Amino acid sequence: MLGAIHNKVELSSQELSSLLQTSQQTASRYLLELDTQQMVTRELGVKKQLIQITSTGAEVLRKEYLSYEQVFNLPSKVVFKGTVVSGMGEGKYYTEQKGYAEQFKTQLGFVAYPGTFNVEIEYVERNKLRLLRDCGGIQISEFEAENRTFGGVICFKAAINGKEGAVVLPKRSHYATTLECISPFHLRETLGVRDGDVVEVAVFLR
Amino acid sequence: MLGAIHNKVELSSQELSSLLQTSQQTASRYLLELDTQQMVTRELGVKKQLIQITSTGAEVLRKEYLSYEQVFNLPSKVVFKGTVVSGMGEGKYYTEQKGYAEQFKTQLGFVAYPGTFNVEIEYVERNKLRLLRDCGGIQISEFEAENRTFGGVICFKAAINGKEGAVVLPKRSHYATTLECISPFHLRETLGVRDGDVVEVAVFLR
DNA sequence: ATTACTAAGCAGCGAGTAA
DNA sequence: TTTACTCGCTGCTTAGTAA
Repeated sequence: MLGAIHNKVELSSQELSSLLQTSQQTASRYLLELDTQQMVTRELGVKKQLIQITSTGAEVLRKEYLSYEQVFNLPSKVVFKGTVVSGMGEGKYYTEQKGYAEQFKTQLGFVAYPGTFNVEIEYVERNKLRLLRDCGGIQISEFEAENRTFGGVICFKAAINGKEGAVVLPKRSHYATTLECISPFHLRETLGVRDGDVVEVAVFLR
Repeated sequence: MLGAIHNKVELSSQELSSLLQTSQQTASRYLLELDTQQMVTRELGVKKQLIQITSTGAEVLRKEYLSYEQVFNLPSKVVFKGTVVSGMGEGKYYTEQKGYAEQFKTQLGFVAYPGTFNVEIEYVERNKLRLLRDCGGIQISEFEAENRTFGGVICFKAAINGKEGAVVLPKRSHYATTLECISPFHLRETLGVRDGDVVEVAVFLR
Protein backbone atom coordinates (compact mmCIF):
# COMPACT_ATOMS: atom_id res chain seq x y z
CA MET A 1 0.00 0.00 0.00
CA LEU A 2 3.04 2.27 0.19
CA GLY A 3 3.66 1.62 -3.49
CA ALA A 4 6.42 -0.97 -3.12
CA ILE A 5 4.91 -2.86 -6.05
CA HIS A 6 5.65 0.06 -8.37
CA ASN A 7 8.90 1.47 -6.92
CA LYS A 8 11.52 1.03 -4.30
CA VAL A 9 10.24 2.59 -1.10
CA GLU A 10 12.17 3.73 1.94
CA LEU A 11 10.98 1.72 4.89
CA SER A 12 12.79 1.22 8.18
CA SER A 13 11.87 -1.65 10.46
CA GLN A 14 10.70 0.97 12.96
CA GLU A 15 8.30 2.47 10.42
CA LEU A 16 6.97 -0.91 9.39
CA SER A 17 6.46 -1.93 13.00
CA SER A 18 4.26 1.08 13.71
CA LEU A 19 2.26 0.44 10.53
CA LEU A 20 1.72 -3.19 11.53
CA GLN A 21 1.24 -2.42 15.22
CA THR A 22 4.07 -4.68 16.27
CA SER A 23 7.62 -4.39 17.58
CA GLN A 24 10.68 -3.21 15.68
CA GLN A 25 12.25 -6.65 16.12
CA THR A 26 9.29 -8.44 14.59
CA ALA A 27 9.11 -6.01 11.69
CA SER A 28 12.82 -6.52 11.07
CA ARG A 29 12.32 -10.27 11.12
CA TYR A 30 9.44 -9.98 8.64
CA LEU A 31 11.60 -8.05 6.20
CA LEU A 32 14.41 -10.59 6.57
CA GLU A 33 11.99 -13.46 5.97
CA LEU A 34 10.38 -11.81 2.96
CA ASP A 35 13.88 -11.25 1.60
CA THR A 36 14.82 -14.91 2.12
CA GLN A 37 11.61 -15.99 0.42
CA GLN A 38 12.43 -13.70 -2.50
CA MET A 39 9.23 -11.74 -1.98
CA VAL A 40 11.05 -8.41 -1.70
CA THR A 41 14.43 -7.01 -2.59
CA ARG A 42 16.29 -4.90 -0.06
CA GLU A 43 18.99 -2.29 -0.39
CA LEU A 44 20.46 -1.73 3.01
CA GLY A 45 21.90 1.70 3.68
CA VAL A 46 23.42 2.78 6.94
CA LYS A 47 20.24 4.55 8.00
CA LYS A 48 17.46 3.28 5.76
CA GLN A 49 16.55 0.36 3.59
CA LEU A 50 14.93 0.47 0.18
CA ILE A 51 12.27 -2.19 -0.23
CA GLN A 52 10.67 -3.33 -3.44
CA ILE A 53 8.25 -6.18 -3.99
CA THR A 54 9.58 -8.75 -6.49
CA SER A 55 7.58 -10.28 -9.32
CA THR A 56 7.19 -13.40 -7.16
CA GLY A 57 5.80 -11.29 -4.34
CA ALA A 58 3.49 -9.40 -6.66
CA GLU A 59 2.18 -12.68 -8.01
CA VAL A 60 1.34 -13.96 -4.54
CA LEU A 61 -0.47 -10.71 -3.75
CA ARG A 62 -2.38 -10.82 -7.01
CA LYS A 63 -3.53 -14.36 -6.26
CA GLU A 64 -4.85 -13.24 -2.89
CA TYR A 65 -6.54 -10.31 -4.58
CA LEU A 66 -8.26 -12.62 -7.05
CA SER A 67 -9.48 -14.78 -4.17
CA TYR A 68 -11.29 -11.79 -2.73
CA GLU A 69 -12.78 -11.09 -6.12
CA GLN A 70 -14.16 -14.62 -6.10
CA VAL A 71 -15.76 -13.94 -2.72
CA PHE A 72 -17.63 -10.85 -3.79
CA ASN A 73 -18.24 -11.10 -7.49
CA LEU A 74 -20.16 -14.20 -8.39
CA PRO A 75 -18.09 -15.93 -11.02
CA SER A 76 -19.44 -16.64 -14.51
CA LYS A 77 -18.29 -20.23 -14.33
CA VAL A 78 -17.58 -22.73 -11.58
CA VAL A 79 -14.99 -25.44 -12.07
CA PHE A 80 -15.34 -28.84 -10.44
CA LYS A 81 -12.73 -31.54 -10.36
CA GLY A 82 -13.92 -35.07 -9.94
CA THR A 83 -13.52 -38.67 -10.95
CA VAL A 84 -15.45 -40.54 -13.62
CA VAL A 85 -17.87 -43.12 -12.19
CA SER A 86 -20.45 -45.48 -13.67
CA GLY A 87 -24.14 -44.98 -13.03
CA MET A 88 -26.55 -47.86 -12.95
CA GLY A 89 -27.64 -47.45 -16.54
CA GLU A 90 -30.52 -45.23 -15.49
CA GLY A 91 -29.07 -42.34 -17.41
CA LYS A 92 -29.72 -44.04 -20.71
CA TYR A 93 -33.36 -44.71 -19.80
CA TYR A 94 -33.98 -41.07 -18.90
CA THR A 95 -32.08 -39.37 -21.72
CA GLU A 96 -33.94 -41.49 -24.26
CA GLN A 97 -37.31 -40.24 -23.05
CA LYS A 98 -38.70 -37.98 -25.78
CA GLY A 99 -39.99 -35.55 -23.13
CA TYR A 100 -36.43 -34.81 -21.97
CA ALA A 101 -34.66 -35.21 -25.33
CA GLU A 102 -36.84 -32.65 -27.08
CA GLN A 103 -36.41 -30.07 -24.35
CA PHE A 104 -32.63 -30.62 -24.34
CA LYS A 105 -32.62 -30.01 -28.09
CA THR A 106 -34.50 -26.69 -27.90
CA GLN A 107 -33.04 -25.36 -24.63
CA LEU A 108 -29.43 -26.52 -24.95
CA GLY A 109 -29.09 -26.58 -28.72
CA PHE A 110 -27.81 -30.11 -29.06
CA VAL A 111 -29.12 -33.67 -29.28
CA ALA A 112 -27.81 -35.51 -26.24
CA TYR A 113 -25.94 -38.75 -26.73
CA PRO A 114 -27.92 -41.46 -24.88
CA GLY A 115 -26.82 -41.95 -21.28
CA THR A 116 -25.20 -39.69 -18.68
CA PHE A 117 -21.53 -39.18 -17.94
CA ASN A 118 -21.18 -39.20 -14.16
CA VAL A 119 -18.51 -37.32 -12.25
CA GLU A 120 -18.06 -37.86 -8.52
CA ILE A 121 -16.97 -34.63 -6.80
CA GLU A 122 -15.31 -33.95 -3.47
CA TYR A 123 -17.60 -33.73 -0.49
CA VAL A 124 -16.49 -30.14 0.20
CA GLU A 125 -17.45 -29.05 -3.32
CA ARG A 126 -21.11 -29.70 -2.64
CA ASN A 127 -21.25 -26.12 -1.39
CA LYS A 128 -20.34 -24.93 -4.86
CA LEU A 129 -23.14 -27.14 -6.14
CA ARG A 130 -25.61 -25.43 -3.88
CA LEU A 131 -24.37 -22.05 -5.10
CA LEU A 132 -25.07 -23.26 -8.59
CA ARG A 133 -28.69 -24.01 -7.79
CA ASP A 134 -29.16 -20.44 -6.56
CA CYS A 135 -28.10 -19.11 -9.96
CA GLY A 136 -31.20 -20.33 -11.76
CA GLY A 137 -30.06 -22.34 -14.73
CA ILE A 138 -32.04 -23.70 -17.64
CA GLN A 139 -35.37 -25.14 -16.50
CA ILE A 140 -36.51 -28.44 -18.01
CA SER A 141 -40.19 -29.04 -17.17
CA GLU A 142 -41.72 -32.23 -15.83
CA PHE A 143 -43.88 -34.29 -18.15
CA GLU A 144 -46.08 -37.40 -18.22
CA ALA A 145 -45.17 -40.56 -20.12
CA GLU A 146 -45.49 -44.34 -19.72
CA ASN A 147 -48.14 -43.79 -17.02
CA ARG A 148 -45.79 -41.93 -14.70
CA THR A 149 -44.38 -38.42 -14.08
CA PHE A 150 -40.83 -37.51 -15.05
CA GLY A 151 -39.67 -34.70 -12.73
CA GLY A 152 -38.34 -31.34 -13.81
CA VAL A 153 -34.57 -30.80 -13.90
CA ILE A 154 -32.19 -27.82 -13.98
CA CYS A 155 -29.43 -27.65 -16.59
CA PHE A 156 -26.26 -25.65 -16.92
CA LYS A 157 -24.14 -25.50 -20.03
CA ALA A 158 -20.76 -26.93 -19.22
CA ALA A 159 -17.45 -28.01 -20.67
CA ILE A 160 -16.20 -31.46 -19.69
CA ASN A 161 -12.43 -31.50 -20.19
CA GLY A 162 -13.14 -28.79 -22.75
CA LYS A 163 -15.84 -30.70 -24.62
CA GLU A 164 -19.28 -29.13 -25.03
CA GLY A 165 -22.04 -30.47 -22.83
CA ALA A 166 -24.31 -29.70 -19.91
CA VAL A 167 -24.80 -30.63 -16.28
CA VAL A 168 -28.21 -31.93 -15.23
CA LEU A 169 -29.45 -31.49 -11.65
CA PRO A 170 -32.75 -32.97 -10.47
CA LYS A 171 -35.01 -30.33 -8.92
CA ARG A 172 -35.48 -32.50 -5.85
CA SER A 173 -32.83 -34.42 -3.91
CA HIS A 174 -30.30 -31.71 -3.10
CA TYR A 175 -27.55 -33.67 -1.56
CA ALA A 176 -25.84 -35.39 -4.44
CA THR A 177 -22.07 -35.60 -4.83
CA THR A 178 -22.34 -36.68 -8.45
CA LEU A 179 -22.53 -34.41 -11.46
CA GLU A 180 -24.59 -35.91 -14.26
CA CYS A 181 -23.36 -34.64 -17.61
CA ILE A 182 -24.89 -34.90 -21.05
CA SER A 183 -23.26 -33.99 -24.34
CA PRO A 184 -23.72 -34.30 -28.10
CA PHE A 185 -20.63 -36.54 -27.97
CA HIS A 186 -20.03 -39.92 -26.39
CA LEU A 187 -17.84 -38.42 -23.70
CA ARG A 188 -16.12 -41.59 -22.47
CA GLU A 189 -14.98 -42.32 -25.98
CA THR A 190 -14.25 -38.76 -27.13
CA LEU A 191 -12.24 -37.93 -24.02
CA GLY A 192 -10.72 -41.39 -23.79
CA VAL A 193 -11.46 -41.76 -20.07
CA ARG A 194 -12.65 -44.59 -17.89
CA ASP A 195 -13.83 -45.04 -14.29
CA GLY A 196 -11.48 -43.42 -11.79
CA ASP A 197 -9.96 -40.91 -14.21
CA VAL A 198 -9.98 -37.28 -13.10
CA VAL A 199 -11.88 -34.79 -15.28
CA GLU A 200 -12.60 -31.09 -15.02
CA VAL A 201 -16.15 -29.87 -15.39
CA ALA A 202 -16.52 -26.12 -16.01
CA VAL A 203 -20.11 -25.12 -15.36
CA PHE A 204 -21.28 -21.85 -16.95
CA LEU A 205 -23.66 -19.84 -14.81
CA ARG A 206 -25.01 -17.44 -17.42
CA MET B 1 -14.93 -18.70 -1.35
CA LEU B 2 -17.45 -21.45 -0.72
CA GLY B 3 -20.20 -18.88 -1.01
CA ALA B 4 -20.85 -18.32 2.70
CA ILE B 5 -21.32 -14.62 1.97
CA HIS B 6 -24.37 -15.39 -0.16
CA ASN B 7 -25.85 -18.45 1.59
CA LYS B 8 -25.54 -20.78 4.50
CA VAL B 9 -22.99 -23.43 3.61
CA GLU B 10 -22.40 -26.83 5.14
CA LEU B 11 -18.92 -26.92 6.57
CA SER B 12 -17.58 -29.31 9.16
CA SER B 13 -14.48 -28.46 11.17
CA GLN B 14 -12.78 -31.39 9.42
CA GLU B 15 -13.52 -29.96 5.98
CA LEU B 16 -12.36 -26.49 6.98
CA SER B 17 -9.15 -27.87 8.46
CA SER B 18 -8.21 -29.58 5.22
CA LEU B 19 -9.00 -26.42 3.24
CA LEU B 20 -6.82 -24.35 5.59
CA GLN B 21 -4.14 -27.02 5.94
CA THR B 22 -4.46 -27.15 9.71
CA SER B 23 -5.87 -29.49 12.35
CA GLN B 24 -9.52 -30.21 13.04
CA GLN B 25 -9.14 -28.71 16.52
CA THR B 26 -7.79 -25.45 15.20
CA ALA B 27 -10.51 -25.22 12.55
CA SER B 28 -13.14 -25.85 15.21
CA ARG B 29 -11.62 -23.12 17.38
CA TYR B 30 -11.63 -20.71 14.41
CA LEU B 31 -15.32 -21.28 13.82
CA LEU B 32 -16.06 -20.79 17.52
CA GLU B 33 -14.03 -17.57 17.60
CA LEU B 34 -15.65 -16.21 14.43
CA ASP B 35 -19.02 -16.99 16.00
CA THR B 36 -18.10 -15.16 19.22
CA GLN B 37 -16.88 -12.17 17.21
CA GLN B 38 -20.19 -12.18 15.31
CA MET B 39 -18.40 -12.70 12.01
CA VAL B 40 -20.41 -15.81 11.17
CA THR B 41 -23.64 -17.42 12.30
CA ARG B 42 -23.70 -21.15 12.97
CA GLU B 43 -26.45 -23.70 13.00
CA LEU B 44 -25.17 -26.79 14.70
CA GLY B 45 -26.70 -30.08 13.66
CA VAL B 46 -25.70 -33.44 15.02
CA LYS B 47 -23.46 -34.16 12.03
CA LYS B 48 -22.88 -30.86 10.26
CA GLN B 49 -22.93 -27.18 10.86
CA LEU B 50 -24.35 -24.50 8.58
CA ILE B 51 -22.11 -21.44 8.40
CA GLN B 52 -23.01 -18.04 7.04
CA ILE B 53 -20.93 -14.88 7.08
CA THR B 54 -22.70 -12.00 8.84
CA SER B 55 -22.90 -8.43 7.57
CA THR B 56 -20.15 -7.53 10.05
CA GLY B 57 -17.96 -10.25 8.62
CA ALA B 58 -18.70 -9.25 5.06
CA GLU B 59 -17.76 -5.67 5.88
CA VAL B 60 -14.38 -6.73 7.25
CA LEU B 61 -13.73 -8.81 4.15
CA ARG B 62 -14.72 -5.96 1.87
CA LYS B 63 -12.27 -3.64 3.64
CA GLU B 64 -9.47 -6.11 3.07
CA TYR B 65 -10.53 -6.43 -0.55
CA LEU B 66 -10.36 -2.67 -1.01
CA SER B 67 -6.84 -2.66 0.44
CA TYR B 68 -5.73 -5.00 -2.30
CA GLU B 69 -7.38 -2.77 -4.84
CA GLN B 70 -5.24 0.07 -3.52
CA VAL B 71 -2.14 -2.05 -4.05
CA PHE B 72 -2.79 -2.86 -7.69
CA ASN B 73 -4.94 -0.09 -9.08
CA LEU B 74 -3.30 3.26 -8.66
CA PRO B 75 -5.87 5.38 -6.89
CA SER B 76 -7.27 8.59 -8.36
CA LYS B 77 -6.56 10.46 -5.17
CA VAL B 78 -4.14 10.13 -2.29
CA VAL B 79 -5.08 11.37 1.16
CA PHE B 80 -2.49 12.74 3.56
CA LYS B 81 -3.04 13.59 7.18
CA GLY B 82 -0.73 16.12 8.73
CA THR B 83 -0.37 19.04 11.07
CA VAL B 84 -0.42 22.70 10.16
CA VAL B 85 2.97 24.39 10.49
CA SER B 86 4.33 27.87 9.75
CA GLY B 87 6.82 28.40 6.97
CA MET B 88 9.41 31.13 7.12
CA GLY B 89 7.38 33.60 5.11
CA GLU B 90 9.03 32.43 1.91
CA GLY B 91 5.74 31.18 0.55
CA LYS B 92 4.41 34.71 0.27
CA TYR B 93 7.48 35.87 -1.63
CA TYR B 94 7.20 33.10 -4.18
CA THR B 95 3.45 33.07 -4.72
CA GLU B 96 3.52 36.80 -5.38
CA GLN B 97 5.96 36.37 -8.26
CA LYS B 98 4.04 37.13 -11.43
CA GLY B 99 5.80 34.27 -13.22
CA TYR B 100 4.24 31.74 -10.82
CA ALA B 101 0.94 33.55 -10.21
CA GLU B 102 0.06 33.74 -13.90
CA GLN B 103 0.81 30.07 -14.51
CA PHE B 104 -1.25 29.10 -11.46
CA LYS B 105 -4.14 31.11 -12.87
CA THR B 106 -4.07 29.44 -16.31
CA GLN B 107 -3.14 25.90 -15.20
CA LEU B 108 -5.10 25.58 -11.99
CA GLY B 109 -7.97 27.94 -12.75
CA PHE B 110 -7.69 30.10 -9.66
CA VAL B 111 -5.78 33.09 -8.37
CA ALA B 112 -3.75 31.88 -5.41
CA TYR B 113 -4.05 33.71 -2.13
CA PRO B 114 -0.56 35.03 -1.27
CA GLY B 115 1.52 32.66 0.81
CA THR B 116 1.55 28.88 1.23
CA PHE B 117 -0.33 26.75 3.72
CA ASN B 118 2.15 24.19 5.03
CA VAL B 119 1.21 20.74 6.26
CA GLU B 120 3.78 18.54 7.96
CA ILE B 121 3.18 14.87 7.13
CA GLU B 122 4.29 11.70 8.84
CA TYR B 123 7.71 10.43 7.91
CA VAL B 124 6.23 7.19 6.55
CA GLU B 125 3.93 9.05 4.19
CA ARG B 126 6.87 10.32 2.18
CA ASN B 127 6.57 7.15 0.16
CA LYS B 128 3.11 8.23 -0.94
CA LEU B 129 4.69 11.54 -1.89
CA ARG B 130 7.17 9.79 -4.12
CA LEU B 131 4.31 7.87 -5.74
CA LEU B 132 2.70 11.21 -6.43
CA ARG B 133 5.74 12.48 -8.30
CA ASP B 134 5.60 9.45 -10.59
CA CYS B 135 2.08 10.37 -11.64
CA GLY B 136 3.09 13.47 -13.57
CA GLY B 137 1.03 16.36 -12.30
CA ILE B 138 0.65 19.87 -13.64
CA GLN B 139 3.98 21.30 -14.76
CA ILE B 140 4.78 24.92 -13.87
CA SER B 141 7.80 26.09 -15.86
CA GLU B 142 10.84 27.92 -14.54
CA PHE B 143 11.28 31.59 -15.41
CA GLU B 144 13.65 34.51 -14.97
CA ALA B 145 12.90 37.55 -12.83
CA GLU B 146 14.76 39.92 -10.49
CA ASN B 147 18.07 38.74 -12.01
CA ARG B 148 17.61 35.13 -10.87
CA THR B 149 15.95 31.91 -11.94
CA PHE B 150 12.79 30.64 -10.29
CA GLY B 151 12.72 26.86 -10.61
CA GLY B 152 9.93 24.79 -12.13
CA VAL B 153 7.39 23.15 -9.83
CA ILE B 154 4.82 20.34 -10.08
CA CYS B 155 1.24 20.93 -8.95
CA PHE B 156 -1.65 18.65 -8.07
CA LYS B 157 -5.18 19.83 -7.53
CA ALA B 158 -6.13 19.05 -3.97
CA ALA B 159 -8.77 19.53 -1.32
CA ILE B 160 -7.56 20.78 2.06
CA ASN B 161 -10.20 19.80 4.62
CA GLY B 162 -12.55 19.89 1.67
CA LYS B 163 -11.55 23.35 0.46
CA GLU B 164 -10.34 23.77 -3.12
CA GLY B 165 -6.63 24.22 -3.61
CA ALA B 166 -3.46 22.64 -4.90
CA VAL B 167 -0.26 21.08 -3.64
CA VAL B 168 3.03 22.50 -4.94
CA LEU B 169 6.17 20.35 -5.12
CA PRO B 170 9.53 21.75 -6.17
CA LYS B 171 11.03 19.75 -9.06
CA ARG B 172 14.28 19.39 -7.16
CA SER B 173 14.73 18.43 -3.48
CA HIS B 174 12.78 15.21 -3.21
CA TYR B 175 12.93 14.55 0.47
CA ALA B 176 10.49 17.00 1.97
CA THR B 177 8.01 16.05 4.67
CA THR B 178 5.99 19.21 4.18
CA LEU B 179 3.16 19.69 1.73
CA GLU B 180 2.95 23.25 0.46
CA CYS B 181 -0.61 24.14 -0.41
CA ILE B 182 -2.05 27.09 -2.28
CA SER B 183 -5.70 28.00 -2.63
CA PRO B 184 -7.98 30.81 -3.80
CA PHE B 185 -8.93 31.12 -0.12
CA HIS B 186 -6.95 32.17 2.93
CA LEU B 187 -6.92 28.64 4.27
CA ARG B 188 -5.93 29.35 7.86
CA GLU B 189 -8.84 31.73 8.21
CA THR B 190 -11.39 29.82 6.11
CA LEU B 191 -10.69 26.53 7.86
CA GLY B 192 -10.20 28.17 11.24
CA VAL B 193 -6.99 26.27 11.97
CA ARG B 194 -3.68 27.17 13.56
CA ASP B 195 -0.25 25.56 14.00
CA GLY B 196 -0.48 22.04 15.32
CA ASP B 197 -4.03 21.38 14.13
CA VAL B 198 -4.55 18.25 12.07
CA VAL B 199 -5.85 18.65 8.51
CA GLU B 200 -6.59 16.25 5.69
CA VAL B 201 -5.13 16.91 2.27
CA ALA B 202 -6.70 14.93 -0.59
CA VAL B 203 -4.42 15.10 -3.61
CA PHE B 204 -6.03 14.35 -6.99
CA LEU B 205 -3.81 12.45 -9.38
CA ARG B 206 -5.73 12.99 -12.61
C1' DA C 1 -19.86 -39.22 12.39
C1' DT C 2 -19.53 -34.93 14.63
C1' DT C 3 -17.87 -30.66 18.14
C1' DA C 4 -14.85 -29.08 21.33
C1' DC C 5 -12.38 -29.56 25.99
C1' DT C 6 -7.72 -30.11 28.34
C1' DA C 7 -2.97 -30.20 28.46
C1' DA C 8 1.62 -30.38 26.57
C1' DG C 9 4.78 -28.73 23.41
C1' DC C 10 6.50 -25.55 20.45
C1' DA C 11 6.77 -21.34 17.63
C1' DG C 12 6.59 -16.52 17.47
C1' DC C 13 7.09 -12.25 20.00
C1' DG C 14 9.68 -8.65 22.01
C1' DA C 15 13.09 -6.95 25.76
C1' DG C 16 17.73 -6.35 25.97
C1' DT C 17 21.53 -5.35 23.48
C1' DA C 18 25.60 -5.46 20.05
C1' DA C 19 27.43 -3.60 15.96
C1' DT D 1 20.28 6.61 14.55
C1' DT D 2 19.97 2.07 12.16
C1' DT D 3 19.62 -3.65 11.71
C1' DA D 4 19.26 -7.80 13.78
C1' DC D 5 21.00 -11.28 17.29
C1' DT D 6 19.87 -14.07 21.71
C1' DC D 7 16.73 -15.79 24.83
C1' DG D 8 12.86 -16.11 28.03
C1' DC D 9 7.93 -16.03 28.06
C1' DT D 10 3.50 -16.25 26.22
C1' DG D 11 -0.01 -17.94 23.56
C1' DC D 12 -1.25 -20.83 19.64
C1' DT D 13 -1.45 -25.42 17.90
C1' DT D 14 -2.50 -30.09 18.21
C1' DA D 15 -2.69 -34.88 20.32
C1' DG D 16 -5.76 -37.21 23.15
C1' DT D 17 -10.22 -37.75 24.24
C1' DA D 18 -15.22 -37.02 26.02
C1' DA D 19 -19.77 -36.30 24.69
